[in-house]
Amino acid sequence: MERTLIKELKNKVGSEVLIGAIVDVRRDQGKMAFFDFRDRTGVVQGVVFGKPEVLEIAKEASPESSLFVTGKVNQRPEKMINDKVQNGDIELEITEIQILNKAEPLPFDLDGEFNLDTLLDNRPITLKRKEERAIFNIQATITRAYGEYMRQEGFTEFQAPKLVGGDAEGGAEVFKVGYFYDKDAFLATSPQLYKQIMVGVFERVFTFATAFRAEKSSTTRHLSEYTSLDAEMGFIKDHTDIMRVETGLMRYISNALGSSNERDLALLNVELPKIPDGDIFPHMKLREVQSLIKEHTGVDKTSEPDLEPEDERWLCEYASKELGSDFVFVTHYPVSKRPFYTYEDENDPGFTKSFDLLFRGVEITTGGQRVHNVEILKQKAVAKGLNPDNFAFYLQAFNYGIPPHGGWGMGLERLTAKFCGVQNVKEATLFPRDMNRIDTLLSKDDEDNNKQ
RNA sequence: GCGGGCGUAGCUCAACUGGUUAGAGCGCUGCCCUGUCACGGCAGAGGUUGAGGGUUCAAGUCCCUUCGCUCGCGCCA
Repeated sequence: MERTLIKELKNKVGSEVLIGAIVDVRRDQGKMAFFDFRDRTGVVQGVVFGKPEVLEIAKEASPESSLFVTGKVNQRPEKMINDKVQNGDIELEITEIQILNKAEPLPFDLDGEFNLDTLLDNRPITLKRKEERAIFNIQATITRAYGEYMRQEGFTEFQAPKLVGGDAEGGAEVFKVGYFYDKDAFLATSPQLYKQIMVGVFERVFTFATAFRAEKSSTTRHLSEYTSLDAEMGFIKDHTDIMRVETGLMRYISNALGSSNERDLALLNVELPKIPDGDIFPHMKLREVQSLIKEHTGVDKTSEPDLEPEDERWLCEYASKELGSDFVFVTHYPVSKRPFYTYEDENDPGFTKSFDLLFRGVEITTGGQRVHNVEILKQKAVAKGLNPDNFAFYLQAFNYGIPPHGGWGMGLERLTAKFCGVQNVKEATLFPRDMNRIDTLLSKDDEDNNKQ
């Protein structure tokens, strides 16, 4: 018999079907047994009664086991209809169960509360949870919508290398790996230089980059390996052209979540972000933000070169309450705080045509206009203590007519975490890597040494 | 890397100022149950309180060392 998907069962009342399913719950009643089955399309109740030989197999069908189940789809008797669950008006009267792979007893209750540590160290099991499935369904929509919107806006997808010959940007902590003939290579901290090169090729490009950072950061928003949704575009007037595209993008992603993930958002008990009308989110210069903070809190940070996390949280609350937006751009960070390729604002010397996008208290994006004049670019590199000779490969693009351009990098896990209302980016990462967590560190030997 | 908090059963947590045999819920094992839907009922097993040292008549509780986790900061997406 052909397999029927659970979502189709409501159209099959009265007929015999075969489903492939996972046991969500089994409720043993002695001479009868109930199951909640799930597949990728939904859930349905199964019931065994009056069939001792089936009941015997049913008792072996532990939660999370995978099965082929044959049975007849019945309308439930009036009194047994459960309107709180999907397919609560039908049930499968089971005639045969084939256990494909029996699950051991779970080490914990999937519906219960978890410490982050337990949640992450048991990913193959805990990812099955409804909450985790909701988070990663949402993440899948974000990446899908990102690709759709960028293509629609004329961006071409490309792949940047992850193994690089040097840390071109300087500053960031890099992972060093052994390469051929005793040479060193590094894991890319960003696709930055490659996406700029690609502007010279395709004018508008985007990529889902994996970025590696060896920073010894232990926070709720850092990972050693993360996904950067990168974009870069040519022929811009200034950084506001980029902010405009990014605003449209976030609006598109939010709408996509609204139409595709209603159930997931409800399960996580979160709302879609507040987005005001207008082609660019509320935005202000760093110095304006600092004045605002001084004005409202009395704390004077007006000569600081950057916002502290506390300030970012304050600004987001302000933007949400006063400006009706869960997103807010901060522009014009000082030259000292930005990489060498960042474009200095000719009307505001010392400050750059760069921006961060803050979302619900966290920085999700850094972007800006880049220097396109090769001589200025070299000077800026030198000013940052970098040797332009090391960038000869990259500089070829600039010697050959790259247009004025800019772009952004967006942390997918941070974005997912904020859409889902989870506290730690690691919860929005399937298999997070941090200073102390990588799969091989979770081997039995290591546990024996450390956890007893 | 620095600072705070935490580490008790498989999981989530209790155990007042140090004081009998360290408890609960869920899970697990056994038995009962033909309308459950986180099914229910009865019985039971399960702990070197992360590890090592110290103070004390007495340590889960206080002190030191160490390992792990977590939150905050620096830095960042």
